[in-house]
Amino acid sequence: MRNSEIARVLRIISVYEDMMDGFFKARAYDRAARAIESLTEEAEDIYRRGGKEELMKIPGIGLAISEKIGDLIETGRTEHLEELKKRLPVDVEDLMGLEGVGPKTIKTLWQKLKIRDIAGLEKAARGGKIRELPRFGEKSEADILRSIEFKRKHSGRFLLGQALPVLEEIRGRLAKVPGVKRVIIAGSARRMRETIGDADFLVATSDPKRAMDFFQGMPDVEHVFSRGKAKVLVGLKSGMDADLQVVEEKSFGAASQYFTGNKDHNVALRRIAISKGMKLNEYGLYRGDRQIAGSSEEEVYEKLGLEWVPPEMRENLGEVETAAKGKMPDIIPYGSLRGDLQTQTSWTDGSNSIMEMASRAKELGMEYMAVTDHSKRMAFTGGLDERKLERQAREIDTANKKMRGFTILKGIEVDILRDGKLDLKDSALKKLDIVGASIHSSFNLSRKDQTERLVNAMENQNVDIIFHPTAREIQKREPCDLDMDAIFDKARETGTILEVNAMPNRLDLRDDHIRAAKEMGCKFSIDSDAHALKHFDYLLLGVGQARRGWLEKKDVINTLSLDRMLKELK
DNA sequence: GCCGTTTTCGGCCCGACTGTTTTCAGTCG
Repeated sequence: MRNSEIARVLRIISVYEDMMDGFFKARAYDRAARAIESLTEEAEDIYRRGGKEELMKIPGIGLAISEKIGDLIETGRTEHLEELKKRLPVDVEDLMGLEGVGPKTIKTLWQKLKIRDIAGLEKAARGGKIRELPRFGEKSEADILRSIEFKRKHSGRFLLGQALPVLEEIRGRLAKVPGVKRVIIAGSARRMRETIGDADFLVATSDPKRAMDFFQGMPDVEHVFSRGKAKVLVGLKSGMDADLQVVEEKSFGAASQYFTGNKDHNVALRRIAISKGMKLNEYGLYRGDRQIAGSSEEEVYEKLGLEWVPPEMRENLGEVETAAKGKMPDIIPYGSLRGDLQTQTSWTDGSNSIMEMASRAKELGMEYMAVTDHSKRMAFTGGLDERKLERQAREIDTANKKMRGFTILKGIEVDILRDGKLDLKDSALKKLDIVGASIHSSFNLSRKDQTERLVNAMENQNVDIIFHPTAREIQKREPCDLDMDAIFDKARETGTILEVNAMPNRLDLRDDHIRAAKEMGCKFSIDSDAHALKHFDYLLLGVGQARRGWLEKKDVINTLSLDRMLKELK
């Protein structure tokens, strides 16, 4: 069983414990889930190597939880959860996916109205039953319906950051199947869209049957929807649909173009082909019956008179015209970040020490990293006040002496309070190398108030970066209602950097915002917001979004050397 | 349920916000 699956089960138990007022147990399970998720090794491997004793060496995993993890690995289930499910037979995950619905609400819904899932909840809400519950009213009933509506709008899609590692693994396996010459992940995953609907694999092989047999026989496959000569469509156990398309090598480029999309981009390309007396399909670019391009994407674009368009830009949002003019921007390459300007450590809600985080960042080839733990308003994380911040500064000084060829910067993620004031004194912020400010509360202010709030923060001379500027959470919470033009304008005017936060569920700024901000002359940082060593991997997603926003290397300050990067700050 | 150089028992999870309230429970980060 994979770590993500184990963590999922632990989280469900955590919610159940919360419902039963097992408050501290809930916390323990939640912590254990996080611990498992941030492992760089599979828990199953650890267990196979040294049993539950070995699991118990992981901080946050004790006797009871290690046993349950053992059960999960051995049998795929744990008695504890089965018992809880008997007592409260509700779809916890389904309901918890709604903004504003938590453990206690779920419990009440079951006890008073026998509601098990979102479908039942929606029915009750539409029937005016929710407002009759204790501590609920018309407003909360309407809120619930709005949450359901929101979730529905995004249903059936998966976060890129969750899906990509799974898809990469499948890709790797496909590449080893005898006969397979080339294989890519196509579709929206290749375009690095923040969420993806299904997975598209494309293979060039001399033995199509073998590749298809392998694909549908993978342990990840729940059932096979259809299979033809060149295509298999399956449902994965994760709930995602996946298809495998098999083509000849001479068509691989045309097919990867065709299956990467998006649809509008492809239509635009086919129109150009027609206008030049050619025909473009998934097998190649043709003049009459003769294939004049097809084995590589590059030649397809070239023969159409276009510069090659990176997959992330293929949304028909002006890139085709730009490519036709030969004016494609040189968008930021993966792997070009030299530092990370937002990280959290065990001083607050991160899992690792300053030294551990810095060592990992260095290992990944970076030259600097800012430690930006939460400020005091984020009390549950142990957010830093002015005094604790000073203590942390001393630890950073010590750590820096131990690091070679790497610099740890003193920073903070300071809360922007409701009125636009900051959560820490200017005198404390002034001493830091880098100050990121962000919104973690009052997401629903009016556009005017919310915009003023952020503008106020940017006007502070100490605020260098606005972290996750819109505070959205993908599939859960809309971006704050902000006058983005005013924000971008103020960012440029004050020299405030805007962050592209790389967390899979944030990706904030969003691609279209990034592009708009760039056009207004803003500068950016791409940060992992890492809370654990593994989270540095998310930088890939951040760069992906930056590429979708047409950013070039020069737009992103943490592609610069430390000295030059610091000069970009206020 | 986890943890331990103040503790093997008794701490851990705090403050803001919202909607329901007339003093507070639930959610969020």
